[in-house]
Amino acid sequence: MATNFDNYFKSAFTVDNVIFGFDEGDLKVLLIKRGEEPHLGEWALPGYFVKTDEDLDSAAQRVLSELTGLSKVYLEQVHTFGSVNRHAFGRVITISYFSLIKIANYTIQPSSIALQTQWHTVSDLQLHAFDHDTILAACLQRLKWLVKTRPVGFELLPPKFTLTELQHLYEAILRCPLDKRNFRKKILSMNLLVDCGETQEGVAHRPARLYKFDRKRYNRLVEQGFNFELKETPIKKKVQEASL
Amino acid sequence: MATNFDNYFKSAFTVDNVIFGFDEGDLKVLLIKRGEEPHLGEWALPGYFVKTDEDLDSAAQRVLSELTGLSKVYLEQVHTFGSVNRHAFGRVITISYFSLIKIANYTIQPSSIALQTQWHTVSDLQLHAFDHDTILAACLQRLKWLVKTRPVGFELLPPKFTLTELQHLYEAILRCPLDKRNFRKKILSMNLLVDCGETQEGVAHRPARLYKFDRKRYNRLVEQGFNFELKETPIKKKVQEASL
DNA sequence: CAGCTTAGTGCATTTTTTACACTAATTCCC
DNA sequence: GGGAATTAGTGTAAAAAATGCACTAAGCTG
Repeated sequence: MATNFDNYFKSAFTVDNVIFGFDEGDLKVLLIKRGEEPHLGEWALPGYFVKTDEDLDSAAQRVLSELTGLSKVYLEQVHTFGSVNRHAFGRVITISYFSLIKIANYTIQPSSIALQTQWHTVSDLQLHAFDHDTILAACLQRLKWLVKTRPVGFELLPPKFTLTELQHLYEAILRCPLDKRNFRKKILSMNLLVDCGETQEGVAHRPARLYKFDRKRYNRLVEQGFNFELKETPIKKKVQEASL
Repeated sequence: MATNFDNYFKSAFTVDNVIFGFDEGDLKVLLIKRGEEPHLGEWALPGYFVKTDEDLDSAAQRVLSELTGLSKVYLEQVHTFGSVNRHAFGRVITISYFSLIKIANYTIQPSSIALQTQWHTVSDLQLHAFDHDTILAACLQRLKWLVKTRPVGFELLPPKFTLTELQHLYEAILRCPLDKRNFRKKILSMNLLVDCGETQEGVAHRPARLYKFDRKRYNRLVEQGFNFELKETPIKKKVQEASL
């Protein structure tokens, strides 16, 4: 093995953020139009180089804030990608982070490096910059798992939401239809939702009740060993009787 | 933001491998005694610098092989650690990998950089080199999750094993006692084990049946949507009636 | 052959999951 | 103002899974 370590200190790393939002029944991801080579002008994940004197988590925060104007967002590391030739400028590995935010709560402000910042519907989205397609796929998978394991769905919805909205959110992420009655029964039986005593307004049909997520109660339950768990139980299609 | 990228290309990255084994009822991890600064002479995870022209996954394989003699081991990325001051030589982030192997199948051969290579019992183990303690903890958590989600327990046992051995393995990883009858019922109902038609030899009591894991069957089931799932259901202690 | 040690087994009860279809409340349009 | 359109909201029975629990079986040892 090498005895001179200098050769190893010629690499760089970046962070790439996959920020998910939910709007109009669709799962969205926040992208920037790159204002810098490589991949100038292409849509890409908001990411940039990590400075040599900053921690990875802080870098992810800073980069996100500088590129999109989003700050104080909870970011979670997902995976590190490091194919030799993934970056044109040299050896650059990237650490991916992901987050869930309420689109309506934030105003997006592109920086100089981001020519534009925009929410894109996830389904059928194709990213051509770097290996961002792979990164997005990894984060989607993480999201799918997280949503079944932790009550994070609420992060994507406004503070007050209807049960149908919540169900649509789960269906969009898990990509399978759920049974209305069973979904409600299960969610409500967890006692994590509080009825606001209000109803929807401005809809052309029977207005639905509004609920909010009771985070305090959730934290208390977790202390007692509670485990949020939601199975992926798509509605079964009736099997046609084979007539032989 | 910077316009000169050179400043970013002054970092290095390493891989650190957390190799788990199981022996004498204990979960073990493979450590090396370091033969190089920093942390010369201390027990640490087998890890080293990634070359600038090799992929992360290959690097993990190579480093593991060079340090311990283990080759062709399935490695899975876990998490990347990058605190600014975690390495004395400069900015070095590390990508951690983990693996499960059958101790008996491999001979461990320390290389020049590893003064010694040895299996250490995980419980109560403390690592002082770098942030290896944190890395080990992260991998232990991943293991705990994996063992409930995928039939990976078998990777740690010899090809033929008894149900009691399997149960002890789960108990060691999950750190909770399991009910014998229910454990057997559940595992056997998955139809992933094949009765070898043989029994233990050389034990001073009724010999147990030997089973082996049927990987082909598992793969076939997975294709059909089968999901290995094992809950953490410790035996409940009877609640003493409160006499007021 | 008696005693030790671990293997191996069944059932009844409770809990959870599943499948499924109608009535209720509001707006919109005529 | 009444009927049509639209989505909200609700219960039950049957099936499946999880739980709790204690005795007999088989081989070894001295």
